[in-house]
Amino acid sequence: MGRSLCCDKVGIKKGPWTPEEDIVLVSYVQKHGPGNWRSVPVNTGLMRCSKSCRLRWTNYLRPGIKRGNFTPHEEGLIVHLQSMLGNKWAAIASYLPQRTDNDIKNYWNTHLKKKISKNQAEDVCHEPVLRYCNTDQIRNPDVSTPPMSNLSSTTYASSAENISRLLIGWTRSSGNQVVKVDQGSCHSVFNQGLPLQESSSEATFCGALTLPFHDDHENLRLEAEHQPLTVLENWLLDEAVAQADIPAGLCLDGMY
DNA sequence: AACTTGCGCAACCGCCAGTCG
DNA sequence: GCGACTGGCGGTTGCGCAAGT
Repeated sequence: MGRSLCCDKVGIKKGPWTPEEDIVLVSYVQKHGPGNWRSVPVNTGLMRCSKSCRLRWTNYLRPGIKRGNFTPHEEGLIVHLQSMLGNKWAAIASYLPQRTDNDIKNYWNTHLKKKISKNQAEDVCHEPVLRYCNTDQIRNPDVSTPPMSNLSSTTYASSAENISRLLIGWTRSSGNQVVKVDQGSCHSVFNQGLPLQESSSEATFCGALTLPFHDDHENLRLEAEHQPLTVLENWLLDEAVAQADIPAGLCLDGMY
């Protein structure tokens, strides 16, 4: 008889994560850093197993995750790496730091596998999709990051309206203040129990996200092109933008 | 309009390796 | 050395949604 799995324990919640759970997890990781996942459910009260918390963080909430369509370059890179490494998704993901191994695995299984088998059937003499000489070239391709506007913002498990209600309700019912910052073209920020940090150039909200203060929106858009956001970050940013009546597509500094 | 099918993807499952007492 | 435990990984499942009939 094997030992029971952590997720088999009574009272452990399964299924899609709610925005409140995400906020709790993000706040905790921001405060304590990723790792020691066993302590996360204990210290946060989340009714999730440690494994589920880790997975949610690494595959979804971790800062810098790029979502949405894969570029032709990324696609070629995955094909090339898969042919060299096999189904070592974590290893492949290390060459695409903005993508998770889960995303790459899903993309391979749903798109590339079919595409490749089709191509092989049609023409076995095709040129390789990409030819890289070494890992440095793979890690530093001369391909620009696609603009933020191309990224999907609809991948959250719940609707934006529900998230909005839940998060705002959670914020206020927790007794924390909603802070509005008036500075230049500035932003509303939510303070979720962790100290709101403000400086002359930026404000941090939810203890996790940092909005830079800017006078011109063009610069923000330019920065945004190089700062992919998690879906939660995108939503929080949208919320801040909606409240402050400034254009969408701003950038957030990474957590670390 | 109602139903079916296929797709995309978040999340789960089970195994393995590493660590620690 | 051994067992318990944790984190990481790859395979798989199941749900929601869009497209097709």
